[in-house]
Amino acid sequence: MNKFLKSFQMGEENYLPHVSIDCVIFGLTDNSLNALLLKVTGTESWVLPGGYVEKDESIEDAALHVLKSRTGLTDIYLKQFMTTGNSERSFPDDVRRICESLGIEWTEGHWANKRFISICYYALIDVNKFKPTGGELEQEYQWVDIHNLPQMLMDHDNILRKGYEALKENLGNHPIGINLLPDKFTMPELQKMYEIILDKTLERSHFQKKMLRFDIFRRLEERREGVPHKRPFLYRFDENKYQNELKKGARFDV
Amino acid sequence: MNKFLKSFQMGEENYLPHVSIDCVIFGLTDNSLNALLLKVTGTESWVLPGGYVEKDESIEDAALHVLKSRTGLTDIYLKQFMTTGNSERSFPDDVRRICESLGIEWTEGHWANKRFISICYYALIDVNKFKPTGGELEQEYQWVDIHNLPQMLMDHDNILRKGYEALKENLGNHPIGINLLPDKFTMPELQKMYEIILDKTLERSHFQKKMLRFDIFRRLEERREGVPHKRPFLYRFDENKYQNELKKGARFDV
DNA sequence: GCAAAAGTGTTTGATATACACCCATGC
DNA sequence: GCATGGGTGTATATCAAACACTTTTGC
Repeated sequence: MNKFLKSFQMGEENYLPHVSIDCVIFGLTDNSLNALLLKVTGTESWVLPGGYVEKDESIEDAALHVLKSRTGLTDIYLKQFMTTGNSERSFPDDVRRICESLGIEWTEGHWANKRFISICYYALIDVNKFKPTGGELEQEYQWVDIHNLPQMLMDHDNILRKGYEALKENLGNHPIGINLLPDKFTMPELQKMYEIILDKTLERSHFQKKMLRFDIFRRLEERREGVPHKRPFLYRFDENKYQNELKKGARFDV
Repeated sequence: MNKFLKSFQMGEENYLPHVSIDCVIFGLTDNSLNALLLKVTGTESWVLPGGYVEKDESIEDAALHVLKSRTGLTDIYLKQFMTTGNSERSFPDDVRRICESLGIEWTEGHWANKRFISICYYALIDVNKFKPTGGELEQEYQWVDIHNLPQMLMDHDNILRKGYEALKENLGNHPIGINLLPDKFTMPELQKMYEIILDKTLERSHFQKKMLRFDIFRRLEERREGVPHKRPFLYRFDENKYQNELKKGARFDV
C-alpha cells in the first residue's frame, strides 16, 4: 500500500484536523487554459488534487507534496490564493465516494467527514515537462479546459473558478505566465498565453513593443525552427533584469 | 467575566484547533498610515487584534467578530490576504505572557500553545467613525504608524508587514482606499491617501484628471468648509458607476 | 496685499491603437 | 507564386509629466 493511503487511514494521528490543501494546477495547450483534475474511480465526478497538512509540515510543503506526487515536478511556480472555510464546509457523502473509490473503509464518524478549512494554491506548469509519474494514487487524470468543467465533487468547481480569477488578476501585474511556457519561447507564444488567460485578443505589434519595453527578456540568436512561415525569434526570461526593473518600481501591466 | 474570556478558557471545546485569525486594522491620520495594536498588559509588547474560529462559525465571521469587538464597527471593508503556517509556528512563551496579562491560568499543555495556522485579514476603516467600544477586553490600544512599529509578540510584525504589502498591491488596482476616508471627501484628501499608502508623491493636476477619468466618483454641490485657502469640492464614491466601469473592463491603476 | 491651496489649462514626450509594409517560409 | 505568419514602421489619438495661470480663502 502506498504512502498516502497509509497516511490517510491514520489521518487523525498524522494530520492537522479540519485543515486541507487544494491545488489548481494550470497548464496551457494550443488554444485553452486547462486544469489538472482527478477522476474519482467508479463515478463520473472529478476532484482537484489535494491533501492534508502533516503535523510537522508547513502548509506550503503540503502543497508542494501534492504537486510532486501528481506532476512529478519539483521546481514549480506556486501561489496561495485563498483560504475558504464556512462552518457548513463538510462533505461526508463525497468523502464516502472517494473512500469507496480508493478501497478504504468509510464510517459516519470518519475524520475526513468533519468541517474543513481549505488552503488553496494554484500552480503554473509547462505541460511539456509534465510527467504523470510518482503518482501515489493511480487515479485517472485529465487536463480539462477551465471554460468547460465537468461535474466536480465538494466545492472544487468554486475553488477552481476562484483560482482562475486570482490568476487573471495576478497576470495583469506580474509576468508569471512565463511559468506556463518552455524556457525558450517566442513573442507570438507569449502573446497567445496572455490572450488565452485574459480571454481577449491583443494587438500583435503593440504587444511585442510593450513586452520588449519591460526589459525582462533576452532575445536569443536562435529562432523557432520547424514551423511554417517566417520563423520567430526565441526569448528567455532574465531573472536579473526582472529584479532590476522591480527595484526601479517598474510595473508589468498587460 | 466577559464572553471572549469565557470562550477562551474553554478553547478546546469552542474553537477549531490549530487555527487562528489575525486582523491588521488600518486607519489613516494626517500624515501616516496606522495599524491598531493592543498592548499586552504588564509588558511593553504589542499584538494584533486576533481570535479563533468557533466550531460553527465561518472564518470570515470570526474576523468580523474581532473587528466588531475592537472598533465597534460592523460595515467594514475586509480582505483576506494570507494564511501562514510553518510547522514551528507555536509561541508558548508569548501565550503565557498573554494569559498572565488577562489573568488566565497557563499550563505547558495549554491548547493555545500548540502549532497554529493563522488566517490573516486586513481591514480598512475611517478613523472618524472608530469607537473603541464594545471591547470585550479592556486592553490598552493604540494607533501605530506602520513605518515605526514597536516590539510585537509572536510573528505579528511580519503579518503586519505582509498585510501592508498586500494593501499596496491591491490599491494599485482597485479604489479600495476610499474605505479609509469619510463618505464625502475631496480630491486632495484622496490624493494624500494614495501618497501615504504608496509612499510616494503624486502630481496634483494629473492625479485629479486621472481620478475623474475613472468615472466612479460624483462631484457634490458642496465644498469642504472651514479650511483656509480655496475650498475644494466634495466627492462621493458611486457604487453604480463603479460596477458599470468594472463591467466595461476598466482598470483603476494608480 | 500676500501666501497658500485648489481648480484648470498648456506644452511636450511617451504610450496605445490601428494598420501598413516587407520578409521568410511551406506548399 | 501564393498564402500566411512574423518583424518592423508609421500616423493618430490618448495619456503622463511638468508646470503655468487663475481663483479663492485667511491673515
